[in-house]
Amino acid sequence: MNTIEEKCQQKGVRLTDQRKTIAKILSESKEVYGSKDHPDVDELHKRVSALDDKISIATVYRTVKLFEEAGILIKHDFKAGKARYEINDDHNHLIDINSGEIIEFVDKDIEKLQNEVAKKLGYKLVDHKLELYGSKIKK
Amino acid sequence: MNTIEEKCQQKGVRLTDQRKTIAKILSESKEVYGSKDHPDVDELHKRVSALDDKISIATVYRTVKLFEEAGILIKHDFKAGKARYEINDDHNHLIDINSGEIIEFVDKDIEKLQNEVAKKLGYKLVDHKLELYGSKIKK
DNA sequence: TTATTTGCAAACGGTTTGCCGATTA
DNA sequence: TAATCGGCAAACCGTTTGCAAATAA
Repeated sequence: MNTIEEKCQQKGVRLTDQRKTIAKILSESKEVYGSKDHPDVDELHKRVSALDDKISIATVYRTVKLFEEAGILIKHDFKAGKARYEINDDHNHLIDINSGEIIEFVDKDIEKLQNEVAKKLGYKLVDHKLELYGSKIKK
Repeated sequence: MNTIEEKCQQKGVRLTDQRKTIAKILSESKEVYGSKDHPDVDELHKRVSALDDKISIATVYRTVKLFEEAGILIKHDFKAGKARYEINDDHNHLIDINSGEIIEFVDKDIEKLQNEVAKKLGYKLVDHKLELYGSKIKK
């Protein structure tokens, strides 16, 4: 398991204080806020500012884009407007259409079918995005 | 098979000349441009202007949003930036990461699994979005 | 030292909106 | 006629960028 900082070094991304701080916030994200956490840039800036209030939002934008290009983060445009980020670890999302809550899940069977479909169409699957939208079943 | 105009009447959407023109362009979209057509607002405005050059882009924005709320159109944010629209008829997309070409497909097995996953998580599936990204296999 | 990075504020680009005359039902 | 709509231009909002000072390697 390598940290964001380690990945940066592998990719030759310069490690500045600001980037280290942002990396730290991102790494802690799930532990502190749970697996339903998909912060937008504004929210990240707020969290980062608690550690270092000199970091500008422009830097957060630049860093988040950099990390995305390095494959460290994935960007979501769940409903467009504001992009939201999380550490890249390949799973899907079920979005509660009433509360907006986001549940993460993985399903090997669906993945297998996705590969088959792509192949059938003459393509090699490189990436995928699956979002389910649903409402809670009350018991 | 009911037309966009019919759907508007069902939903109580007032049928103005501008909306009729835009509806016409949207209906013809697939026949004229093929199933890979997912025009953005700018492109729609261009096409619409050929029939009536008095229609402003603000009207296209308003109409497209109206049609989306009425369930007539679906909005895609494939890579964010510009939203793209097409008539709502439930299928998925495979996007060629090299050319940007969009292939539409349906897969009943995947859909079945999606329903099961949602149910397992305690949700009733209301909507879904599946995008595959791939590169062409050369033979 | 030298290429990169940052903070700031201004620019950008897609989208929305206030106003008011025009149009639909 | 009354409610709604459309055109125009200005506002909006998330994001990007040019510049000069600061910093990593």
